[in-house]
Amino acid sequence: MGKNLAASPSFIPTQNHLLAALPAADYQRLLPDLELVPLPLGMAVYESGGRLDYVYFPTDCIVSLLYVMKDGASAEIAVVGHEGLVGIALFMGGESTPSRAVVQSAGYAYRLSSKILKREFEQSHPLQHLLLRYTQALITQMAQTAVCNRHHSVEQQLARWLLLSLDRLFSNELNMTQELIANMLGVRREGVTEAAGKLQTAGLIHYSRGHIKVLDRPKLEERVCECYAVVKRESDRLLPGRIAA
Amino acid sequence: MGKNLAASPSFIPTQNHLLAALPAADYQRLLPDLELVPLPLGMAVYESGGRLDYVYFPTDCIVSLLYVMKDGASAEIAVVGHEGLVGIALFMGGESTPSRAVVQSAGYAYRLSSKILKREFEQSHPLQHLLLRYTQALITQMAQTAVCNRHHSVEQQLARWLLLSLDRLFSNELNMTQELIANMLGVRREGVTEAAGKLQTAGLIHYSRGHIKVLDRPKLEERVCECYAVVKRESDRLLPGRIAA
DNA sequence: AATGTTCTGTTCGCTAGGAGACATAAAGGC
DNA sequence: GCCTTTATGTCTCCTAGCGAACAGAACATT
Repeated sequence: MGKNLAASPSFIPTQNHLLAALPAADYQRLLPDLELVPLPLGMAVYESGGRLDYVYFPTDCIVSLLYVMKDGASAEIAVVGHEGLVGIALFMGGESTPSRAVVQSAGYAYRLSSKILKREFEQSHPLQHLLLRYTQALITQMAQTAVCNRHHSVEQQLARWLLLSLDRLFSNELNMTQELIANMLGVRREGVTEAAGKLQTAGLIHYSRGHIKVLDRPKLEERVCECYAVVKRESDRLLPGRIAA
Repeated sequence: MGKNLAASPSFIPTQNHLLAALPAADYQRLLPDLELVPLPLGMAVYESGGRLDYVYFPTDCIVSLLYVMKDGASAEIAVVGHEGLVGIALFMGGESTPSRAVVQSAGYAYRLSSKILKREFEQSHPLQHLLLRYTQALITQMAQTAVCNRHHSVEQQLARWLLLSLDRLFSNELNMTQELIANMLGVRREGVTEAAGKLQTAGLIHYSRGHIKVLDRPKLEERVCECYAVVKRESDRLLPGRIAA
């Protein structure tokens, strides 16, 4: 058993949808090697170009994949929660990627050593199919991010980001300063302030010092660009669990 | 043998780097099912959400993966040439994707039925590894496109696009109107005119009615944003052949 | 309560690029 | 050659978002 399980009896691996979707035999074989670890806010799960010793299956946390440029400017490429895993480069064969993975909302994840993951990926067809389908959903999210970056306003992108993030948590609130959201979206903090102000004035959200509460999700979904729906639809189609976007 | 081979004796499957990198046994097994087909300019290799009956291994053509939004605005997500294949959704398990694939530079490709590809993907580890590594390179390109869309000027993006395209052809020239480039980059045609004008004034390229010639590639590489180098480095690292970017 | 720190809100000037309207200019059909 | 089509170059106006500076407000620390 993973060593932290006793300390956190309320966590079980099946909170991660990929693990939950495994056939019983595969799941049981993986179980002894899954280790529950806390992912604190801001932690770099992996660095650009760095070695991946583990993959992480988030339960209640969110991890952002983002790319930081030479001049310090950054942009989020995709976001991963309980519907997926962090570290696809391991089974894709590249071992590393040029992007970083940063914890955006603290919580717990089950980690698995890269060695065991690779072994299981080769041996278990259900696991392999699951991970590849997840990767395709991630690809869709990245592609849509590229399109959204090109064509949509900060306000629309903020709405998309909020909805994608909330789909990965179990509430309608999240803790995140405007500064950090700006880093994720690759825009200025002031731009986020302005966009959030509009949404707040419209009564869709409530913002207060790093704490956002979505008050009217249906209206927020009306205002978001089509990118959110595209990503969600593909995720629902490709992934087990039908919860994640 | 593929039916068009006789008509085009100068084409051989190994012009595609993925096919060329296969072990002899795997290559021979695939060979009878590879069919050389022309891909004319503008052809939609597949449509958004459509069924994929074949995958395509380009030899001397370029295929753009692009996403078209409801309002008609579009953006290129990635570009595929002789280093890769079109249709990764087949072996990733999703069967379809929300993006389109459009021929950007006419030429020939070897196509393989989806049924045979899936069979071989399951049975041949070398093929599987090759395709997954290629997919990771494609992911890098998509991620970098997202970042580039966010932070860089039209001129820089045009330079990136030119270099990525030329890396996939066998010359320093390509046929493409500014209008089409604008569609790919998701910007206005006037913006491309202006950016191309600057590059032309600087003596880096020559532009004339749909025909672009790169006159000074080293200087163009100096002027491009870092995104080009990131994509190229990852492609060189991940892919066989060391030619493609 | 005093103080420093961290967030958020707001301002002003500036620029890249979008929208649209045209003006050339080269190629092609006949 | 003439005329149409297609490609490119160039204007004008306008807006979103950047850069920078700063003010206030909430929170933390002592």
